[in-house]
Amino acid sequence: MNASPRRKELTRLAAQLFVQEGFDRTTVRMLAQEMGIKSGSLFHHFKDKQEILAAVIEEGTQNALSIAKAALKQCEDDPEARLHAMARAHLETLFADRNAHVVALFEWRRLDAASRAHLSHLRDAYEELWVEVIDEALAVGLIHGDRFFVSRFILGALNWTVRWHDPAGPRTPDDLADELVAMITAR
Amino acid sequence: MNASPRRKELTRLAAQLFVQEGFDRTTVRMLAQEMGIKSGSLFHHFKDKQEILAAVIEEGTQNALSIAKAALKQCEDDPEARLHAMARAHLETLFADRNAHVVALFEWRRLDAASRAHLSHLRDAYEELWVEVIDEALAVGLIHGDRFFVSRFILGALNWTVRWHDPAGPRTPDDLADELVAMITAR
DNA sequence: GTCTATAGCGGGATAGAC
DNA sequence: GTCTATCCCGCTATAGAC
Repeated sequence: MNASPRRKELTRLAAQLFVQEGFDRTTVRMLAQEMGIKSGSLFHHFKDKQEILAAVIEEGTQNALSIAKAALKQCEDDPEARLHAMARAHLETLFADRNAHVVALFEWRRLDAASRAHLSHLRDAYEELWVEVIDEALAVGLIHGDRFFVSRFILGALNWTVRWHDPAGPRTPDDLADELVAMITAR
Repeated sequence: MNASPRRKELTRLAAQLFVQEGFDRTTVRMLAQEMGIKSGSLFHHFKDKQEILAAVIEEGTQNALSIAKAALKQCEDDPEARLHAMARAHLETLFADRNAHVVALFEWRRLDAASRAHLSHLRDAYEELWVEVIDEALAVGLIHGDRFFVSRFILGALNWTVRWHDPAGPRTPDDLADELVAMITAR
């Protein structure tokens, strides 16, 4: 895919609007205004509105994947630290780095079939990271349960923070990760 | 508010479409077709599309509230049973009873300010039930952590099941509740 | 309570000049 | 790469007959 710096910048701005308004309610005119151009010019960079969504979701998932991998490199041998690192990395891509990952999670269903097919391997790679970390935690008895249920419950708990957590408030992603890990780890 | 049986029936059908397509992508024409009438006739029952959404969300939350209350009555003195009953009731209103509660959770942001103000007390009453049950579980050491974080994480884990769980599959709401409670309870 | 007909608007997308 | 101008469509909502 095309990845000019200009397109990257436009993608970043689109992500912001998609989070604020939702994909369906974001018009190409709103996007254009935010980008400082007219709506017609938008279609020089993107074939249609769908392609903007696909670009945002690709960016958001790619980003989450590389940040999570970097975080895991810092703690290769401690299952609890790795679980915490994944949770913190996930929350950071939702709140700090911001926006594109939220779109990837909450607007996935708005992708057309072709884009979904193209991006699902990326999403699967990210979820695979999670399952590995959870398997390690299960293996040492840090947590227990079925690997798929546990990973889905944890991801659900984390994803839903978007609906209630205020990133401008006093609590950091690190704090939230602490709370979550404390809730599920055996003691 | 008006609550004729006809309106109730139409509300039920609207909920189904809102879950399948999302509120924004559901047109009044789709709603009308599903209801077996023409789109113009719809506005005899509802003032506008917003009012349909508000009706669905009120119905969904009201329903979740009464089912949860009934479930809690069956087990007044056992904190673990009560936690499990709340989780199961929540999942049942999402999957079995069906649809309107999903809309309440996932389309809340699409409500206009007036409807939000009118319905928030209902939503708060439901969440208050959760906080009570969680407080009881915390008090006896069944789970631990901050009451608000714990309740939000649990609700997040449960709400997100809508995105991955297949209600036609072998697992029941009761099974999912088992898995969730097992994950978070101390042993 | 439902119909037909349609007003009125705002959406996505295109064409061609600069 | 951006502009202006505009097409065409589908959406919400209304009016008035039955």
